[in-house]
Parts: sequence; structure tokens; C-alpha cells
Amino acid sequence: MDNNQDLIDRIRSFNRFYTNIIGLLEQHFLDSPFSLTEGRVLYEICNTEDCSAKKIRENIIIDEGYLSRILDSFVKRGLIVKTPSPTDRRLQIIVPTEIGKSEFATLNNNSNQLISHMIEKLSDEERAGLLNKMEDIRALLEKSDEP
Amino acid sequence: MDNNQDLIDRIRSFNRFYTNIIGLLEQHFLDSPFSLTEGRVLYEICNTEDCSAKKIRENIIIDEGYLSRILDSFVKRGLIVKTPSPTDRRLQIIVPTEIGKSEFATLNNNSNQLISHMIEKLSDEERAGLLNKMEDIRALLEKSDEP
DNA sequence: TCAAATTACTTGACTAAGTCAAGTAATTTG
DNA sequence: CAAATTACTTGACTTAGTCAAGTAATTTGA
Repeated sequence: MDNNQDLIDRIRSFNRFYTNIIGLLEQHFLDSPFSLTEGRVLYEICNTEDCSAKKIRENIIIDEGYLSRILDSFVKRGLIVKTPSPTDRRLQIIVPTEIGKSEFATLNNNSNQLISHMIEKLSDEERAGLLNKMEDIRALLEKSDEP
Repeated sequence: MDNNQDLIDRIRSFNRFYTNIIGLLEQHFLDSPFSLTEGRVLYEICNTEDCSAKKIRENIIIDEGYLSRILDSFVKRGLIVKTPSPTDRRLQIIVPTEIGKSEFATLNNNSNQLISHMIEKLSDEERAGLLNKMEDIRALLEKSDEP
């Protein structure tokens, strides 16, 4: 037993807790026409300039073939339009349609409401404290990524 | 736009970040003989007194049939033994075998190592700070569950 | 300058994960 | 003790995700 064991156990306990929090937030995809992965892909499409499958795969770890089929289904559902890039015709530029944008906005609103509900019992000070701690944790954990 | 919008956006940004952290930690199931769900089931079996499918389903949201098949495969893999409860023969009491316990210990050690790696660049003060903030966040978010 | 290598994406064939509903045997309830 | 409920099982199915081979466009380097 190394002297960090208690620390590690408690971090793992927090991870289990936060897995459930995220799980609850993700439940709402069950009531939407999107799977979690489809939601992430739509997020990237609506938040990336000159979006392409390549750019999506720079931000989400996803199988190339699987992504290709998701995009295919988005085209069939009228959510996006794909056009070959004029400068490199291997690339398909992906643009959300008005329908795609509005479906994304709905998904977004639902996520916002869930967060609102999550913090509704907190005072302004507690909310500010929550965010501060989150951003501190992120800064600490991002240290592990660095060279 | 309500005045919490920025706060909500930043909490969601943290959630996306932490989803990736948890995703990385869960990757190790890919190199193990267990799926994430199987790992959770094994955790329950090794940490529940007089464990049964019923008790597992009190702690994990999982389809009854799916769980039945997972337990079936655990029996075939020699990880657990099922015996009808003497007091209620509808219930199957689940006990991990020595193999089951040791496979669980391995899974556990790997999870610990991943957390160790995650915090290896932090000083003792930073580690203590990290845990503190995690436990504060948990306390704040648990407020939403209360009556 | 053009053949070889690489890149961006697609397709087919497949496995794993998870769901739904009907069924069996044991137990509880009125 | 018949009807309802509970604990679990089974079969048939859908969805999610993976793997590898293939096509067309672009880049690289002798």
C-alpha cells in the first residue's frame, strides 16, 4: 500500500460520482432523435469553420467508417449538406442546413436546462465557487498532457 | 439570454472535458477481458454482501436479460458461482471464485495506476487541492438531489 | 514528370452491446 | 388455494461500433 492509496481511492470515488452525473445529463439523448455520438458529431459540425470529416476526427475519437455512415444518415435526414471542397476534391465540406441548426439548438437548450436544474439550489456565491473549482481541476489535470 | 448563460456554457465545457478524462480511464477495459458494464457488475459482485442479480440491479441501471447473460458468461469463465438462496429459491446467490477475485484485483490495480499517472506531475499540495475541490464539487452537486 | 506513396473518404462484412417481450418456477397476498 | 407478484431466463431483435479492403484525388521525390 503506497501512501497515495487513500487519495487514489477518493479520486476514483469522485470519478464514479461524476460518471453518474454525466450519465444523467446524457440520458436526454434517449428522448431525442440522436445518439450520444451523433450529438457530439452535430456539435462539431455546428461549431467548426469549413467542417469536414477530417476536422471532426481531430476532435472526436471515432472510427472513420462509422463517422462516414453517421454523416450519410445526417444527409438523408436533411440535417447537413456535403459538397466537395473546391481546393481539394477529396475533402467533403459539411454545412448544417436550417433544419440541422434548429435540431442542434433544441439539443443545446435541453442540455442547458439540465445544467440549470443541476445548479438551481445553489446561491450565486456557490455557483461561482463551483465553476472556479471546476476550472482549477481542469488546469491541474491538463498538466498530465504536457510534454 | 439569461445571465447564467456564460456560467452554464462553462460548466458544459468542463463536462465535455471530464467526459474525455473518464473516457480515457475507461479505455483500459479495451485491454482487459471485460467490457465497461461487465467491470461494473464484477465490482458490485465483489463489494456486495449476499449478492444477487436483484441487488446488482439496485445499484446499476441494466436490463434484466442482459445482466442474466453477463452472469451466465461469468459462470462459464469461472469467475463466479451461483447457488439458489436457501431461504428463497427464486434468488441466485452470487459468490466470486478465487479467479473472479483475482481478476477483479487486476482490474482495480490497473485503474489505480491510471489515476497515479494522471496525478504524477502534481506536487503533494496540488494533489490535496485537487481532491479538496473534487469533494467540494460533489457536495455542491449533491444538493440538487435533496428534497 | 510521372510512378509510388499518401490522404480523405466509402463500402461490405462483421462483432459487441443493449433492448423487448414472452416464458418458467417460486413466493406472496387476500 | 387461486391470482398476483417476483426473480430470473430465453429467443429474437436493434443499435452501436470495428476492421479491412477499395476508390479517387493529391502529394512526394527520383
